[in-house]
Amino acid sequence: MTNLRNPEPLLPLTAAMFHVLLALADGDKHGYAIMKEVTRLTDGAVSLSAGTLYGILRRLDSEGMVVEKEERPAPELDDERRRYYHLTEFGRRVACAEAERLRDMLALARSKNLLAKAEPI
Amino acid sequence: MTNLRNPEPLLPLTAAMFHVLLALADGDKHGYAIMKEVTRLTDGAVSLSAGTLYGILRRLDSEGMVVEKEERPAPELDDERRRYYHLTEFGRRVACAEAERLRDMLALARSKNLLAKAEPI
DNA sequence: AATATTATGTCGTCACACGATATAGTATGT
DNA sequence: ACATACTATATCGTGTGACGACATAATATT
Repeated sequence: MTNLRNPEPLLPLTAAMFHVLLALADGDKHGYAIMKEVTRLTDGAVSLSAGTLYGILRRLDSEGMVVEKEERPAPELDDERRRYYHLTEFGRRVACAEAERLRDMLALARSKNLLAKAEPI
Repeated sequence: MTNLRNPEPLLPLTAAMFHVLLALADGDKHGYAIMKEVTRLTDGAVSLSAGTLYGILRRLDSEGMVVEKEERPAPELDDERRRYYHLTEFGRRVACAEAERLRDMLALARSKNLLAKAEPI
């Protein structure tokens, strides 16, 4: 029973929000680690400011797309200041829907000759 | 001498703005025709409201991405209420840069297994 | 001991999307 | 001829979100 809620009303996601969801897609992370991951993934092209990041995390949490985890790593690996976030199943479906939207937008852009054809992967 | 200005500071574009640029990419159109084109291209998934559209057109114009055309079609085809807009060379480069950004975001989403692999085109 | 980095947070401002509302010309149907 | 729908542009208010600035403090490095 995980498919009750419809992601559509939440779309389109802002670029910043989508980057945060992407950063959480392959594992839980704390805020600062999300910042670094976004910078790394985009080769420095996108750097979320603290104001942007924590505002987004609060909203993602209130929308049920992420949850804060209570479990802490082993004490010797932990930093008690950290707050860890987890992408929910719903959050993942929202991210998927947004990715599909991006795919469709890109197809439109290609149909208008704004971009070279996609090379097969 | 057309490559002086850098599109990067204008990115990311909002979804609504990008849709307007896409609608103008293959020919000049007036506001209402842009609305219809966006609705058509997205199969009704995106419908710009008047407030959104005309606000965007004003900003695109002030940023030099579109210009209002003075030339009118033949009188028998014209509607004097219409205001026609043309995508500038700079506007096209901004749209291209945004399309490249979308392409890169999509690649990231795929690398995180949020989407099935791209099928060759 | 001093400095840089890690880590989270708030606040104010500006930009934007969007619905509501307004105005009016054009086309269609009866 | 009249009514109705559609075409066409425009503005305003509200709410949301991005972002830089600022703040605080613990941890790591030199």
